[in-house]
Amino acid sequence: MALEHAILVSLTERAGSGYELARRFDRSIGYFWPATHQQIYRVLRRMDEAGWVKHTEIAQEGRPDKKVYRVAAAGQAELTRWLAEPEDPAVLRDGLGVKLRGASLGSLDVVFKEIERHRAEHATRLEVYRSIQKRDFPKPATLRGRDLHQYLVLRGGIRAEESFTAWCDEVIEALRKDNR
Amino acid sequence: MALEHAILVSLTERAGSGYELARRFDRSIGYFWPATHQQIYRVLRRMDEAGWVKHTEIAQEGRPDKKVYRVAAAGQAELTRWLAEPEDPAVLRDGLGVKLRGASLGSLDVVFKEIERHRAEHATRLEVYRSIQKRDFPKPATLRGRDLHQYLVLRGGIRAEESFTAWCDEVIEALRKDNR
DNA sequence: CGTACCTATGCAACTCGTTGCACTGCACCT
DNA sequence: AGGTGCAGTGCAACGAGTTGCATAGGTACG
Repeated sequence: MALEHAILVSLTERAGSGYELARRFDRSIGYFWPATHQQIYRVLRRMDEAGWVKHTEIAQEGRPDKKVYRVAAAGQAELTRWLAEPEDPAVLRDGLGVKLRGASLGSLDVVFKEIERHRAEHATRLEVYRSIQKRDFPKPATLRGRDLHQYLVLRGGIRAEESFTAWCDEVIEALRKDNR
Repeated sequence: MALEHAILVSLTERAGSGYELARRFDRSIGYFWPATHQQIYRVLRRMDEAGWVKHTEIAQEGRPDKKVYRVAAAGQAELTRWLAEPEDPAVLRDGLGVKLRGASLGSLDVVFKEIERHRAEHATRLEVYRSIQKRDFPKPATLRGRDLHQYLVLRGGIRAEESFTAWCDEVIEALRKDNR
Protein backbone atom coordinates (compact mmCIF):
# COMPACT_ATOMS: atom_id res chain seq x y z
CA MET A 1 0.00 0.00 0.00
CA ALA A 2 1.07 3.56 -0.52
CA LEU A 3 -1.11 6.33 0.89
CA GLU A 4 0.98 6.20 4.06
CA HIS A 5 4.09 6.55 1.95
CA ALA A 6 2.71 9.30 -0.23
CA ILE A 7 1.95 11.23 2.96
CA LEU A 8 5.41 10.55 4.35
CA VAL A 9 7.00 11.88 1.15
CA SER A 10 4.88 15.00 1.29
CA LEU A 11 5.46 15.58 5.01
CA THR A 12 9.20 15.10 4.65
CA GLU A 13 9.29 17.94 2.15
CA ARG A 14 7.30 20.13 4.50
CA ALA A 15 5.34 19.62 7.77
CA GLY A 16 1.62 20.32 7.57
CA SER A 17 -1.89 19.70 8.81
CA GLY A 18 -4.30 17.14 7.41
CA TYR A 19 -6.19 19.86 5.63
CA GLU A 20 -3.06 21.27 4.03
CA LEU A 21 -2.03 17.80 2.95
CA ALA A 22 -5.39 17.31 1.28
CA ARG A 23 -4.81 20.55 -0.68
CA ARG A 24 -1.31 19.45 -1.67
CA PHE A 25 -2.67 16.11 -2.86
CA ASP A 26 -5.13 17.97 -5.05
CA ARG A 27 -2.29 19.85 -6.65
CA SER A 28 0.74 17.63 -6.90
CA ILE A 29 1.25 14.15 -5.48
CA GLY A 30 -2.39 13.51 -6.21
CA TYR A 31 -1.65 13.31 -9.95
CA PHE A 32 -0.23 9.91 -9.14
CA TRP A 33 -2.06 9.13 -5.94
CA PRO A 34 -5.41 10.83 -5.43
CA ALA A 35 -6.79 10.96 -1.89
CA THR A 36 -9.68 12.67 -0.08
CA HIS A 37 -9.40 14.50 3.21
CA GLN A 38 -11.22 11.65 4.93
CA GLN A 39 -8.66 9.10 3.93
CA ILE A 40 -5.82 11.43 4.87
CA TYR A 41 -7.19 12.16 8.35
CA ARG A 42 -7.72 8.50 9.06
CA VAL A 43 -4.28 7.48 7.86
CA LEU A 44 -2.61 10.35 9.76
CA ARG A 45 -4.20 9.17 12.99
CA ARG A 46 -3.04 5.60 12.34
CA MET A 47 0.47 6.78 11.55
CA ASP A 48 0.48 8.90 14.69
CA GLU A 49 -0.46 5.87 16.79
CA ALA A 50 2.27 3.86 15.10
CA GLY A 51 4.80 6.58 15.89
CA TRP A 52 5.61 7.35 12.25
CA VAL A 53 4.59 10.99 12.67
CA LYS A 54 4.21 13.42 15.60
CA HIS A 55 1.74 16.28 15.80
CA THR A 56 1.67 19.65 17.51
CA GLU A 57 -1.66 21.35 18.12
CA ILE A 58 -1.68 24.91 16.97
CA ALA A 59 -4.34 27.35 18.19
CA GLN A 60 -5.50 29.86 15.60
CA GLU A 61 -7.51 33.06 15.83
CA GLY A 62 -10.79 33.01 13.95
CA ARG A 63 -10.12 29.56 12.57
CA PRO A 64 -10.31 26.08 13.99
CA ASP A 65 -7.19 24.80 15.72
CA LYS A 66 -5.02 22.61 13.59
CA LYS A 67 -2.65 19.73 14.12
CA VAL A 68 0.63 20.08 12.31
CA TYR A 69 2.26 16.77 11.57
CA ARG A 70 5.94 16.07 11.01
CA VAL A 71 7.77 12.86 10.21
CA ALA A 72 9.32 11.01 13.18
CA ALA A 73 12.38 8.78 13.04
CA ALA A 74 10.25 5.64 12.69
CA GLY A 75 8.46 7.24 9.74
CA GLN A 76 11.71 8.09 8.00
CA ALA A 77 12.84 4.50 8.50
CA GLU A 78 9.57 3.16 7.12
CA LEU A 79 9.85 5.41 4.09
CA THR A 80 13.36 4.19 3.33
CA ARG A 81 12.22 0.61 3.73
CA TRP A 82 9.28 1.11 1.38
CA LEU A 83 11.37 2.88 -1.26
CA ALA A 84 13.59 -0.19 -1.47
CA GLU A 85 10.63 -2.57 -1.75
CA PRO A 86 9.39 -3.62 -5.18
CA GLU A 87 6.02 -2.24 -6.24
CA ASP A 88 3.50 -3.80 -8.61
CA PRO A 89 3.37 -1.87 -11.88
CA ALA A 90 0.20 0.16 -12.25
CA VAL A 91 -2.75 -1.20 -14.15
CA LEU A 92 -5.18 0.75 -16.24
CA ARG A 93 -8.74 0.95 -14.87
CA ASP A 94 -11.11 2.97 -17.00
CA GLY A 95 -14.85 2.47 -17.17
CA LEU A 96 -14.84 4.16 -20.56
CA GLY A 97 -13.20 1.10 -22.07
CA VAL A 98 -15.98 -1.07 -20.69
CA LYS A 99 -18.58 1.27 -22.15
CA LEU A 100 -16.94 1.25 -25.56
CA ARG A 101 -16.78 -2.52 -25.46
CA GLY A 102 -20.51 -2.62 -24.72
CA ALA A 103 -21.49 0.29 -26.96
CA SER A 104 -23.40 -1.84 -29.46
CA LEU A 105 -25.61 -3.20 -26.66
CA GLY A 106 -27.03 0.21 -25.85
CA SER A 107 -27.18 3.48 -27.70
CA LEU A 108 -24.03 3.99 -29.72
CA ASP A 109 -24.81 7.66 -29.94
CA VAL A 110 -24.84 8.12 -26.18
CA VAL A 111 -21.52 6.33 -25.77
CA PHE A 112 -20.06 8.47 -28.54
CA LYS A 113 -21.04 11.62 -26.68
CA GLU A 114 -19.57 10.21 -23.50
CA ILE A 115 -16.24 9.68 -25.24
CA GLU A 116 -16.27 13.26 -26.48
CA ARG A 117 -16.95 14.43 -22.94
CA HIS A 118 -14.03 12.43 -21.56
CA ARG A 119 -11.85 13.75 -24.35
CA ALA A 120 -12.65 17.28 -23.25
CA GLU A 121 -11.99 16.55 -19.57
CA HIS A 122 -8.65 14.91 -20.24
CA ALA A 123 -7.68 17.81 -22.50
CA THR A 124 -8.52 20.24 -19.69
CA ARG A 125 -6.37 18.34 -17.22
CA LEU A 126 -3.59 18.28 -19.77
CA GLU A 127 -3.77 22.05 -20.12
CA VAL A 128 -3.58 22.45 -16.34
CA TYR A 129 -0.50 20.24 -16.15
CA ARG A 130 1.15 22.04 -19.04
CA SER A 131 0.63 25.42 -17.46
CA ILE A 132 2.17 24.12 -14.22
CA GLN A 133 5.11 22.90 -16.26
CA LYS A 134 5.56 26.32 -17.86
CA ARG A 135 5.22 28.14 -14.56
CA ASP A 136 7.30 25.91 -12.29
CA PHE A 137 9.81 24.33 -14.65
CA PRO A 138 10.58 26.78 -17.46
CA LYS A 139 14.10 25.37 -17.98
CA PRO A 140 13.92 21.59 -17.49
CA ALA A 141 17.47 21.01 -18.69
CA THR A 142 18.89 22.80 -15.66
CA LEU A 143 17.02 20.75 -13.08
CA ARG A 144 18.80 18.42 -10.67
CA GLY A 145 17.96 16.20 -7.73
CA ARG A 146 14.60 16.64 -6.04
CA ASP A 147 13.39 19.35 -8.43
CA LEU A 148 14.19 17.10 -11.36
CA HIS A 149 12.25 14.23 -9.80
CA GLN A 150 9.26 16.46 -9.21
CA TYR A 151 9.41 17.63 -12.81
CA LEU A 152 9.56 14.04 -14.07
CA VAL A 153 6.50 13.12 -12.05
CA LEU A 154 4.62 15.97 -13.68
CA ARG A 155 5.86 14.71 -17.06
CA GLY A 156 4.23 11.39 -16.25
CA GLY A 157 0.92 13.12 -15.64
CA ILE A 158 1.26 15.02 -18.90
CA ARG A 159 2.09 11.89 -20.88
CA ALA A 160 -0.85 10.02 -19.37
CA GLU A 161 -3.32 12.76 -20.31
CA GLU A 162 -1.81 13.10 -23.77
CA SER A 163 -2.25 9.40 -24.25
CA PHE A 164 -5.88 9.49 -23.05
CA THR A 165 -6.85 12.35 -25.34
CA ALA A 166 -5.08 10.82 -28.33
CA TRP A 167 -6.92 7.55 -27.73
CA CYS A 168 -10.26 9.36 -27.52
CA ASP A 169 -9.44 11.05 -30.83
CA GLU A 170 -8.63 7.73 -32.47
CA VAL A 171 -11.90 6.26 -31.18
CA ILE A 172 -13.96 9.26 -32.28
CA GLU A 173 -12.51 9.17 -35.78
CA ALA A 174 -12.98 5.42 -36.16
CA LEU A 175 -16.59 5.56 -34.95
CA ARG A 176 -17.34 8.42 -37.34
CA LYS A 177 -15.98 6.47 -40.30
CA ASP A 178 -17.94 3.40 -39.24
CA ASN A 179 -21.12 5.45 -39.18
CA ARG A 180 -20.78 6.76 -42.69
CA MET B 1 -19.39 1.37 -10.05
CA ALA B 2 -18.67 -0.90 -12.95
CA LEU B 3 -17.66 -4.50 -12.21
CA GLU B 4 -21.33 -5.46 -12.49
CA HIS B 5 -21.46 -3.74 -15.84
CA ALA B 6 -18.21 -5.20 -17.10
CA ILE B 7 -19.63 -8.64 -16.29
CA LEU B 8 -22.91 -7.82 -18.02
CA VAL B 9 -21.04 -6.77 -21.15
CA SER B 10 -19.01 -9.95 -21.13
CA LEU B 11 -22.02 -12.19 -20.42
CA THR B 12 -24.07 -10.56 -23.16
CA GLU B 13 -21.41 -11.49 -25.68
CA ARG B 14 -21.40 -15.06 -24.39
CA ALA B 15 -22.87 -16.90 -21.37
CA GLY B 16 -20.35 -18.44 -19.00
CA SER B 17 -19.42 -19.61 -15.52
CA GLY B 18 -17.65 -17.53 -12.90
CA TYR B 19 -14.43 -19.32 -13.61
CA GLU B 20 -14.66 -18.70 -17.34
CA LEU B 21 -15.43 -15.06 -16.71
CA ALA B 22 -12.33 -14.74 -14.57
CA ARG B 23 -10.25 -16.15 -17.48
CA ARG B 24 -11.86 -13.73 -19.93
CA PHE B 25 -11.12 -10.83 -17.63
CA ASP B 26 -7.49 -11.87 -17.59
CA ARG B 27 -7.38 -11.74 -21.36
CA SER B 28 -9.61 -8.95 -22.57
CA ILE B 29 -11.97 -6.77 -20.57
CA GLY B 30 -9.42 -6.92 -17.77
CA TYR B 31 -7.13 -4.56 -19.69
CA PHE B 32 -9.56 -1.87 -18.66
CA TRP B 33 -11.12 -3.44 -15.62
CA PRO B 34 -9.05 -6.03 -13.76
CA ALA B 35 -10.89 -8.39 -11.41
CA THR B 36 -10.08 -11.52 -9.44
CA HIS B 37 -12.23 -14.63 -9.35
CA GLN B 38 -13.26 -13.79 -5.78
CA GLN B 39 -14.74 -10.48 -6.77
CA ILE B 40 -16.45 -12.02 -9.76
CA TYR B 41 -18.09 -14.83 -7.76
CA ARG B 42 -19.36 -12.41 -5.15
CA VAL B 43 -20.77 -9.98 -7.68
CA LEU B 44 -22.37 -12.80 -9.71
CA ARG B 45 -24.22 -14.00 -6.63
CA ARG B 46 -25.43 -10.48 -5.90
CA MET B 47 -26.56 -9.98 -9.48
CA ASP B 48 -28.33 -13.33 -9.38
CA GLU B 49 -30.24 -12.27 -6.25
CA ALA B 50 -31.12 -8.97 -7.92
CA GLY B 51 -32.44 -10.85 -10.96
CA TRP B 52 -29.94 -9.33 -13.41
CA VAL B 53 -28.63 -12.76 -14.37
CA LYS B 54 -29.93 -16.35 -14.20
CA HIS B 55 -27.82 -19.46 -13.75
CA THR B 56 -28.13 -23.07 -14.82
CA GLU B 57 -26.18 -25.73 -12.95
CA ILE B 58 -24.29 -27.98 -15.27
CA ALA B 59 -23.00 -31.34 -14.06
CA GLN B 60 -19.67 -32.32 -15.56
CA GLU B 61 -17.76 -35.60 -15.68
CA GLY B 62 -14.39 -35.55 -13.96
CA ARG B 63 -14.71 -31.85 -13.13
CA PRO B 64 -16.64 -29.89 -10.55
CA ASP B 65 -20.14 -28.85 -11.54
CA LYS B 66 -20.41 -25.33 -12.83
CA LYS B 67 -23.02 -22.61 -12.90
CA VAL B 68 -23.45 -21.01 -16.26
CA TYR B 69 -24.79 -17.49 -16.07
CA ARG B 70 -26.72 -15.60 -18.72
CA VAL B 71 -28.09 -12.07 -18.72
CA ALA B 72 -31.76 -11.68 -17.78
CA ALA B 73 -34.08 -8.93 -18.99
CA ALA B 74 -33.46 -6.84 -15.87
CA GLY B 75 -29.72 -7.12 -16.49
CA GLN B 76 -30.09 -5.95 -20.08
CA ALA B 77 -32.13 -3.01 -18.86
CA GLU B 78 -29.55 -2.15 -16.22
CA LEU B 79 -26.77 -2.29 -18.79
CA THR B 80 -28.60 0.08 -21.10
CA ARG B 81 -29.25 2.43 -18.22
CA TRP B 82 -25.60 2.41 -17.17
CA LEU B 83 -24.33 2.96 -20.70
CA ALA B 84 -26.34 6.18 -20.86
CA GLU B 85 -25.08 7.38 -17.48
CA PRO B 86 -22.05 9.67 -17.34
CA GLU B 87 -18.88 8.14 -15.91
CA ASP B 88 -16.04 9.91 -14.11
CA PRO B 89 -12.95 10.05 -16.31
CA ALA B 90 -10.22 7.72 -15.09
CA VAL B 91 -7.44 8.96 -12.88
CA LEU B 92 -3.88 7.77 -12.86
CA ARG B 93 -2.76 5.88 -9.74
CA ASP B 94 0.80 4.70 -9.82
CA GLY B 95 3.00 4.12 -6.79
CA LEU B 96 6.05 4.54 -9.00
CA GLY B 97 5.34 8.26 -9.25
CA VAL B 98 5.30 8.49 -5.46
CA LYS B 99 8.61 6.62 -5.30
CA LEU B 100 10.22 8.89 -7.85
CA ARG B 101 8.98 11.91 -5.96
CA GLY B 102 10.58 10.55 -2.78
CA ALA B 103 13.68 9.10 -4.43
CA SER B 104 16.09 11.57 -2.86
CA LEU B 105 14.86 10.58 0.62
CA GLY B 106 16.08 7.00 0.25
CA SER B 107 18.50 5.29 -2.06
CA LEU B 108 18.32 6.84 -5.53
CA ASP B 109 20.00 3.79 -6.94
CA VAL B 110 17.30 1.45 -5.68
CA VAL B 111 14.52 3.62 -7.11
CA PHE B 112 16.38 3.77 -10.41
CA LYS B 113 16.45 -0.03 -10.59
CA GLU B 114 12.76 -0.14 -9.73
CA ILE B 115 11.99 2.16 -12.65
CA GLU B 116 13.98 -0.08 -14.99
CA ARG B 117 12.01 -3.05 -13.71
CA HIS B 118 8.68 -1.33 -14.34
CA ARG B 119 9.89 -0.32 -17.76
CA ALA B 120 10.55 -3.96 -18.58
CA GLU B 121 7.16 -5.11 -17.28
CA HIS B 122 5.24 -2.48 -19.19
CA ALA B 123 7.23 -3.36 -22.33
CA THR B 124 6.27 -7.01 -21.89
CA ARG B 125 2.60 -6.17 -21.56
CA LEU B 126 2.89 -3.98 -24.62
CA GLU B 127 4.33 -6.89 -26.59
CA VAL B 128 1.48 -9.12 -25.47
CA TYR B 129 -1.11 -6.57 -26.58
CA ARG B 130 0.65 -6.04 -29.90
CA SER B 131 0.70 -9.73 -30.65
CA ILE B 132 -3.01 -9.93 -29.87
CA GLN B 133 -3.55 -7.05 -32.26
CA LYS B 134 -1.62 -8.85 -35.02
CA ARG B 135 -3.41 -12.12 -34.43
CA ASP B 136 -6.99 -10.93 -33.97
CA PHE B 137 -7.11 -7.69 -35.95
CA PRO B 138 -4.74 -7.98 -38.90
CA LYS B 139 -6.80 -5.59 -41.04
CA PRO B 140 -8.14 -2.85 -38.74
CA ALA B 141 -9.47 -0.75 -41.62
CA THR B 142 -12.09 -3.37 -42.43
CA LEU B 143 -13.55 -3.60 -38.94
CA ARG B 144 -17.09 -2.48 -38.13
CA GLY B 145 -19.45 -2.49 -35.19
CA ARG B 146 -18.65 -4.68 -32.21
CA ASP B 147 -15.36 -5.93 -33.64
CA LEU B 148 -14.24 -2.37 -34.22
CA HIS B 149 -15.11 -1.44 -30.64
CA GLN B 150 -13.18 -4.39 -29.30
CA TYR B 151 -10.20 -3.39 -31.42
CA LEU B 152 -10.35 0.18 -30.16
CA VAL B 153 -10.36 -1.00 -26.56
CA LEU B 154 -7.21 -2.97 -27.26
CA ARG B 155 -5.73 0.15 -28.87
CA GLY B 156 -6.32 1.92 -25.57
CA GLY B 157 -4.35 -0.72 -23.73
CA ILE B 158 -1.54 -0.45 -26.25
CA ARG B 159 -1.42 3.33 -26.01
CA ALA B 160 -1.37 3.22 -22.22
CA GLU B 161 1.56 0.80 -22.15
CA GLU B 162 3.40 2.77 -24.82
CA SER B 163 2.97 5.86 -22.74
CA PHE B 164 4.20 4.14 -19.56
CA THR B 165 7.33 2.75 -21.21
CA ALA B 166 8.12 6.05 -22.92
CA TRP B 167 7.81 7.83 -19.59
CA CYS B 168 10.12 5.33 -17.91
CA ASP B 169 12.65 5.93 -20.71
CA GLU B 170 12.46 9.67 -20.22
CA VAL B 171 12.97 9.26 -16.47
CA ILE B 172 15.87 6.84 -16.89
CA GLU B 173 17.67 9.15 -19.32
CA ALA B 174 17.15 12.22 -17.15
CA LEU B 175 18.37 10.44 -14.02
CA ARG B 176 21.45 9.17 -15.87
CA LYS B 177 22.34 12.68 -17.03
CA ASP B 178 21.81 14.03 -13.54
CA ASN B 179 24.21 11.46 -12.15
CA ARG B 180 27.07 12.32 -14.46
C1' DC C 1 -30.00 39.10 5.65
C1' DG C 2 -29.44 34.70 3.71
C1' DT C 3 -26.51 31.71 1.00
C1' DA C 4 -22.47 29.76 -0.09
C1' DC C 5 -17.74 28.80 0.21
C1' DC C 6 -13.20 28.38 2.94
C1' DT C 7 -10.49 26.59 6.88
C1' DA C 8 -10.30 22.65 9.96
C1' DT C 9 -11.35 18.11 12.01
C1' DG C 10 -13.83 14.17 12.49
C1' DC C 11 -17.64 10.00 12.87
C1' DA C 12 -20.47 6.38 10.81
C1' DA C 13 -21.80 3.43 7.37
C1' DC C 14 -20.98 1.43 3.33
C1' DT C 15 -18.94 -0.56 -0.91
C1' DC C 16 -15.00 -2.26 -3.26
C1' DG C 17 -10.89 -4.90 -3.64
C1' DT C 18 -7.25 -8.13 -1.81
C1' DT C 19 -5.39 -12.21 0.45
C1' DG C 20 -5.32 -16.51 2.39
C1' DC C 21 -7.46 -20.56 2.78
C1' DA C 22 -10.47 -24.98 1.87
C1' DC C 23 -12.28 -28.92 -0.97
C1' DT C 24 -12.67 -32.01 -5.20
C1' DG C 25 -10.67 -34.45 -8.97
C1' DC C 26 -8.06 -35.05 -13.17
C1' DA C 27 -3.72 -34.65 -15.98
C1' DC C 28 1.02 -34.36 -16.39
C1' DC C 29 5.79 -34.55 -15.09
C1' DT C 30 9.69 -36.47 -12.49
C1' DA D 1 4.60 -41.65 -4.94
C1' DG D 2 4.59 -36.77 -4.83
C1' DG D 3 4.39 -32.12 -6.67
C1' DT D 4 2.39 -28.76 -9.83
C1' DG D 5 -1.23 -26.89 -12.42
C1' DC D 6 -5.92 -26.55 -14.13
C1' DA D 7 -10.98 -26.46 -13.55
C1' DG D 8 -14.51 -25.10 -10.38
C1' DT D 9 -16.81 -22.90 -6.25
C1' DG D 10 -16.68 -20.64 -2.14
C1' DC D 11 -15.88 -18.46 2.99
C1' DA D 12 -13.85 -15.24 6.20
C1' DA D 13 -11.23 -11.36 7.38
C1' DC D 14 -9.19 -7.39 6.34
C1' DG D 15 -7.81 -3.07 4.13
C1' DA D 16 -8.81 0.72 1.00
C1' DG D 17 -11.82 4.13 -0.75
C1' DT D 18 -16.39 6.75 -0.97
C1' DT D 19 -20.31 9.42 0.73
C1' DG D 20 -23.03 11.84 3.76
C1' DC D 21 -23.13 14.31 7.66
C1' DA D 22 -21.74 17.37 11.86
C1' DT D 23 -19.53 21.31 13.93
C1' DA D 24 -17.87 26.09 13.97
C1' DG D 25 -16.43 30.70 12.93
C1' DG D 26 -14.92 33.73 8.93
C1' DT D 27 -15.39 35.97 4.55
C1' DA D 28 -17.61 37.38 0.30
C1' DC D 29 -21.60 38.17 -2.77
C1' DG D 30 -26.00 39.70 -4.14
